[in-house]
Amino acid sequence: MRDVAASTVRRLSLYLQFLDECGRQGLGTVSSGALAERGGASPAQVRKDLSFFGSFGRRGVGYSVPLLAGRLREILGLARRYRVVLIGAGRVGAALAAYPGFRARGFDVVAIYDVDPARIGTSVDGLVVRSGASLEADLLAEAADIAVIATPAGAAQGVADRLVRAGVRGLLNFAPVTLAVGPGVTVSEVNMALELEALSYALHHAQP
Amino acid sequence: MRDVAASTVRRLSLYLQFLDECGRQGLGTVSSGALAERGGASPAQVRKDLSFFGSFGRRGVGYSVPLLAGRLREILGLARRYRVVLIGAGRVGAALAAYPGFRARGFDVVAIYDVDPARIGTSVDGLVVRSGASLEADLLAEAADIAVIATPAGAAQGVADRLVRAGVRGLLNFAPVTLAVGPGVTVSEVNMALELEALSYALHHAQP
DNA sequence: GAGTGTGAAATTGTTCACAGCG
DNA sequence: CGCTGTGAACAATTTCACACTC
Repeated sequence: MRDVAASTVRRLSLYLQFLDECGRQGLGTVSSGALAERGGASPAQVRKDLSFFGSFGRRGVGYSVPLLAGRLREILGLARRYRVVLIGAGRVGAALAAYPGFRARGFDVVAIYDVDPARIGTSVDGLVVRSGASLEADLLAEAADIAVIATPAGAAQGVADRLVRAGVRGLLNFAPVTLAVGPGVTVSEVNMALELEALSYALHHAQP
Repeated sequence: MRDVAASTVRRLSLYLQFLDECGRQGLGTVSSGALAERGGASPAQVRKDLSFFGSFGRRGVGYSVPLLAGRLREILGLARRYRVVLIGAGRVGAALAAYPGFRARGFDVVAIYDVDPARIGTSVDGLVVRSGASLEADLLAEAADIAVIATPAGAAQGVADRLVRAGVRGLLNFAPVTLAVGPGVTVSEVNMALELEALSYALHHAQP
């Protein structure tokens, strides 16, 4: 399968969020126009995004909500569960450990790590904080699919390197640095400073 | 000034993050190549991004770290402080209230709101949680530049509408829905589900 | 008729290559 | 001589328009 633009994958996720909502409301079908409104796209773009993976709609009618939702889950790789390790048990790490959205979406947080002796051994949302030193050994015993990095900026790249070397292929980075990883590894960056500065830029350049 | 791509603004923020680091390390100048590595771009793109706003570099030498950092701050609208209100004092809201990065970057959280009577009146990181009902009156008395939305998905759009009507022009949305707002209002979306699903997609489609 | 599927056109964003300056 | 600044080539993405199907 040819590779798809990151922006397309983003929109597929948005379509799925909307479809789940439609499903809860009992709607049987949706049109590309309805999906477009929610996915921040044009109807044509919705159709193009979907047609890339096949023909799921019925002309004159639209898309079956449960059918398309199922197909999108499959495309997005959500038909399975993922093992997630959390690196950093500070403010951000603790908040993430308590976040119910992970489990709800198929991502199981199986361990949480820190290097601060004051935190190691304490319990965070039902998980005992482990020492960062045992990371490699633990991953060797039981592999993880994804690591969430919630360390200070200075430690993030080093941790990322260790994780990749230990076989983790997906990183979700909350540290305010851009991680460099080799091929075959995917990084999603959640950089709040960036989002704030995008707002700042927009407000600053808006006509008053 | 012509309008700049969102991706360009993103990169400008990354350049600034890197420049601040260089400044702390006492470096006097950086080349477009060094900036590129950090901003996830090519040297040519760095130069193009910057040249859009003027000529800040010296040929044969590079860019002065403090000079370029100052200019980027100005371009990004970071030469002032912003008043921020936080909507939702649940898990995410509380974590955000405690996040020191806001203040450090010029964003002052001046109020936090919730609709749950059990939370109203309690203190979150030095701020007393106010009733959502008083939002409009409060904003009339003292305007805010930016609102951070950390409500459940179902409440987010309604809150956004009220905020925009009350004059807020920048929204940072943590609720897992895409907000629709009129022109003149900017929204930054932090949608963790999207990031997770981007990882899921990448892992699912990686060649094993 | 309503709404999908899709090549072709338009637009947008990125890379190249080199002139020009310190 | 190294590195910036920039128009021109290139690539990717989005929009358009319309045939086609239910």
